[in-house]
Amino acid sequence: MKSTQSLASILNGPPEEAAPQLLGWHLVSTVGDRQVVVRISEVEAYKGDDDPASHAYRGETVRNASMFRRPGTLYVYRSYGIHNCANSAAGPEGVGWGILMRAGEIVDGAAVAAQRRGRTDELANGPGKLCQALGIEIQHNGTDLLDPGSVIHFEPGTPPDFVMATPRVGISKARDRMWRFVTATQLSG
DNA sequence: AGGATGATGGACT
DNA sequence: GTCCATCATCCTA
Repeated sequence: MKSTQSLASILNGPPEEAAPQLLGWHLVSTVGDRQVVVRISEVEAYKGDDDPASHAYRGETVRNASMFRRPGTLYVYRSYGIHNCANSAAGPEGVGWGILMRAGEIVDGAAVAAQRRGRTDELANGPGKLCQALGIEIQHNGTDLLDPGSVIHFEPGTPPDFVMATPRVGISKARDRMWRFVTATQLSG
């Protein structure tokens, strides 16, 4: 797979085009000096003011500000008061575009992930579970995912065999957009 | 296997 | 007060 620099140019594009190209990349966490690596297997695109389902639909707020920062900026938000969900900002700085990372396959650090999750299965097959496995908290909001020195960052991984597009999950608006992208292994898993 | 539900807090009308 | 970019558990089969 290509370099982090090439990912930077991918993420500079519109999220519905960048999101499928994020599949297969590794998301590396060294939170708490314990490494967990996940291969991204499910993502969703959210396109700011074009997209009623997006947190950025009504413009920039304190909460969603990270979506308006440079592409590759981590946007973490609390979901249903319980879970955290992680996005990468996409598009040029100033547009509220982003890519929600919904699921991944554990590549390294399964024991740490299992400890954080409190179980040995279903470690990262959902947005809340992914964040819990990687130790991603609200305090990590704004992290530069393209900086190899960040506690949470992207690294080249293994490209997916193929990619399937489906409607997005857990939203009530703009359900017609085929902006959820999953890999082959995610379908069978 | 699959549907219903409670937990729980912030953002928004 | 209502709506969530969710998840684990508790049902019915």
